[in-house]
Amino acid sequence: MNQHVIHLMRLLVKKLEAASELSQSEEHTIEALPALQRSWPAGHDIVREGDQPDKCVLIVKGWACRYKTTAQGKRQIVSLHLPGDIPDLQSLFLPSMDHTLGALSGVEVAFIPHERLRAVSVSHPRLARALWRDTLIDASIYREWMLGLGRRNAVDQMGHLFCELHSRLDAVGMLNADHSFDLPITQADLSDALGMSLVHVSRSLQELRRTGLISWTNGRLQILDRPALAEQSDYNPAYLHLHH
Amino acid sequence: MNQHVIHLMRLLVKKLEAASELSQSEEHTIEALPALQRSWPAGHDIVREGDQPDKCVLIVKGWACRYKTTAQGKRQIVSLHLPGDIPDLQSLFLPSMDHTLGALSGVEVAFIPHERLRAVSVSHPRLARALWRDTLIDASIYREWMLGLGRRNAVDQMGHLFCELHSRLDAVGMLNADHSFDLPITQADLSDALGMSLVHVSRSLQELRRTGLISWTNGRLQILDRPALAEQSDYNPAYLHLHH
DNA sequence: CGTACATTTGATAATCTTCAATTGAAGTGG
DNA sequence: CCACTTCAATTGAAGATTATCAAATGTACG
Repeated sequence: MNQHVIHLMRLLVKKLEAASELSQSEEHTIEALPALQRSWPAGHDIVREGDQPDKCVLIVKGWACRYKTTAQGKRQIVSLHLPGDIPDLQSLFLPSMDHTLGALSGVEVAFIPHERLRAVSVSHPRLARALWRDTLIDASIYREWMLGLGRRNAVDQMGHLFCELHSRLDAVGMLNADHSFDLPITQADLSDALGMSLVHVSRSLQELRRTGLISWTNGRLQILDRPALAEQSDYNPAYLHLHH
Repeated sequence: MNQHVIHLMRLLVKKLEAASELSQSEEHTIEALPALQRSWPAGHDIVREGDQPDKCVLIVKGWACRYKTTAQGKRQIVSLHLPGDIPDLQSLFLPSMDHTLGALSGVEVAFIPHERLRAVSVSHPRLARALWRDTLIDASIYREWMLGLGRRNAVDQMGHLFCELHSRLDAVGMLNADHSFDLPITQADLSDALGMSLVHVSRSLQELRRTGLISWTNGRLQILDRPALAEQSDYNPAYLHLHH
């Protein structure tokens, strides 16, 4: 619980405040949470399906994802997570993991013991509400992804995802000055998130580049014409439930 | 809060107890919730995207769904709901609806005021936890649906859904003696839930019938060979987080 | 400078959608 | 009881989208 750890918890405060209002004292309560740091290389699993964790993961640096696989080994990424996210908050009340949490890039995480989060959520109902809200927003994002998976064509679905990432990174102050952002994932990862083949991702990306909507080089994605991309891919950020 | 209303709330108690343990006194607290009854014809919307409801909907009779639509009017059903479900519990903490709640069959619902549920969740932390858990299980089902939408073929995805409905109805005691169940929806509804075309639903259904796995006539679905269907469609009910 | 990994390209095949028409089932009014 | 309408389900045919297979090119790094 040194200076550095407090700094880590600022990330969480910022994330929660993107969607909920917190008082000074509530902020301090979050900042006082203990955190055990650890890092993982890209491609490794942090928590596996079937595990029964006794702590939650706060992403501190890098990108993580949750995914499930079919018996035939096909993989579907169901969410993408960036610093400030607690991807497995649900493990507080659903003891057994129904999916896997994996590192997309190299990631640094901070573990927060379940018992501490449970204690906070009993003693601070408004913080409980903020955490609950966070899991509800997660679910809202799932709904939007389902709409994309089921009813959008490849290019629009991809454009929609890029718009979502832009909004979410903006909300926690992680955009570069030119509104670009680091996207340290492979096209194979993207194909698993969008439910399409790797080859089709490559071609859909080329389409977005050809029409001048985005550029993506050296792990940095830039949306070149945000209004046009949002319009084409039917993007409306209301489902992120950010308050301003 | 007459006898009849108490009976309605038993549905909710039963639903919550499928996933969480409740004490006698907690059951009574649920049963004491007020409920305003109302019914809706098939195909009508109960709560619309953008609405800011001040009450939650408890399904009492019939089938409901949540859905979203793209700008081009394509519809994706993101969840199916049966008696005992509170499909819009998230509206307690996410004021603005990001999707629509609609009636698939004729439905009867009971409205429960937000203020009462909020009061209960502050005064009874274990009930708050049960409700939170319910929204978390919702999200778990979303994840499984995403896997189906993104990575399963049409027939397997459909078989998987039928297995899920079987499990969920079983958990609240709504299966018939022969393990069949009422499925009062159209193939068009099913196509919107599975993210495929109506024609393809018709053909996939015929495939499931041809191979002797299911029958579906007069709004009653029977799984004829449950082990085989579960095996083929890679079904594992762990994601429903039911406790036994 | 070689190796591993990521991306791109081409060609072909499977899956799924769309369009259009037909059949079936259920209800309505004369 | 019978046309008539409406809605749901099925069928056929054609076409679009997306997947799969295989190979080539590009890039990063020890």
